[in-house]
Amino acid sequence: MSDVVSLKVETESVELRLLNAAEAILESEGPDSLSVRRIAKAAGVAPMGVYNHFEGKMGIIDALFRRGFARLGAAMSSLVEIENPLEALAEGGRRYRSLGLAHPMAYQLMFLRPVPGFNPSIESAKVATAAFEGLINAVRRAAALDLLRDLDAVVTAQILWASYHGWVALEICGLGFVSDVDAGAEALGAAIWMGIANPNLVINE
Amino acid sequence: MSDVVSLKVETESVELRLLNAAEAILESEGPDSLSVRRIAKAAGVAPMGVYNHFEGKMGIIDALFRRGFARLGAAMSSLVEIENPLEALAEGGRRYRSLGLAHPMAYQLMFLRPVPGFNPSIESAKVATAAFEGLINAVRRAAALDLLRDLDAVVTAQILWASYHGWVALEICGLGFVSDVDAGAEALGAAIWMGIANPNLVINE
DNA sequence: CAGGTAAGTAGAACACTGTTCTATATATCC
DNA sequence: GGATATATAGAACAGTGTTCTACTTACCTG
Repeated sequence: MSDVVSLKVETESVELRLLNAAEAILESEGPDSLSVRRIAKAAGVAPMGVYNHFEGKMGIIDALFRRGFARLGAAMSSLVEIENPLEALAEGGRRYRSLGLAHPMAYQLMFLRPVPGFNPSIESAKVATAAFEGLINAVRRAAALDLLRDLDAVVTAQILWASYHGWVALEICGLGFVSDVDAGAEALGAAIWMGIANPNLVINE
Repeated sequence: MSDVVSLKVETESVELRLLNAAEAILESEGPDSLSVRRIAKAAGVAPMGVYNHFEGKMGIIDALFRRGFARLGAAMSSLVEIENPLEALAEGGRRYRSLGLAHPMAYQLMFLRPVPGFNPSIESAKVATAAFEGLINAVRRAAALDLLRDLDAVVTAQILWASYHGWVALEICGLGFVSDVDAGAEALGAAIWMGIANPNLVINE
């Protein structure tokens, strides 16, 4: 039987080819270029392939959405390897921003609603929420050492996320009026840290 | 000559009808429903009217974009009527959020990318930037009284904006994991204030 | 006033879009 | 082998933004 090559492997390859083609188009040309025919042509199949494997355009967008959040989740979950909780939090912010800047188109797809009619599936929404577990965990570690203001860890994590998200989104869209965005991002990080840190710790500084 | 009704007035009315129709559709059905034919039909004219008066779909989207920022600009510029600079800054954040929540679809059009191919015109980008003059002014007032950390006023204003923008955008898109978003927004405001305030002032509290 | 020009108007045509339909091919099972 | 399910390519369909066409209206000039 070793001479028989199952075409099921090839079937999986079509799905992967479509998804990789879509990702390449997204990264190089932006979400506006993600048409069914464009993706299918780049993958070397007929447009119906998108329907056979992803149930349509929204299905393949959903898969790209999940890829983006999986990437973010990996960056956040590895914060646990950083022993110092303060450093882990600061690194969380830095990683969030650098990921966004490294993948601006994926960032838009994840957060800025660029594809009309697209709503994440329930599965994808779970992946998206899970992506922040690492950050929430880092917040909890810092809180356990009394390093933070007396706020719910989930609220603190969302404040961190919202602030960086806002900054990165403005940055990616070219909005804003500061001249040095890198220095601005540092200042934002410092301000947020001042805002969530245990006031007694700040006083002792 | 008072009996002669110039049809130029009627011409302006077509443009206004189109724009008002577009705004109504945006607010009630969202940006995905802003098709040229949909807008024209709602305004009672042929689709070519969008091209005659706005040079096409992107032109009328541009006009909606400007309306949104004009509304925001008015809310920010009236902060000058609030004598206490601290109260003005806090009110700026509250107004930003309440405007976003009152006009979620306009907010998306202004800050997310819901319309494929749309980029603000140079004129609109100016209106957008000018919308924050009131906020920057309020920051400058507080800084002049030594109430803020030693940061450039423009950077401080963008930190404020980015933080609230991030929070409101997540809120509007239904993203996030806190259960009480109102309390979360208050906590965000408090954290940001701690982050931008003059440390000596915070110590004295 | 008549003629010329510019701009607005409605409706039709065009290329592109997401989706569905049709016919065929392939894989699997009995 | 036949039956069934699924994948495949290509075509058809309705909706999209845009352009084209023909006509109308407003304005200006001689």
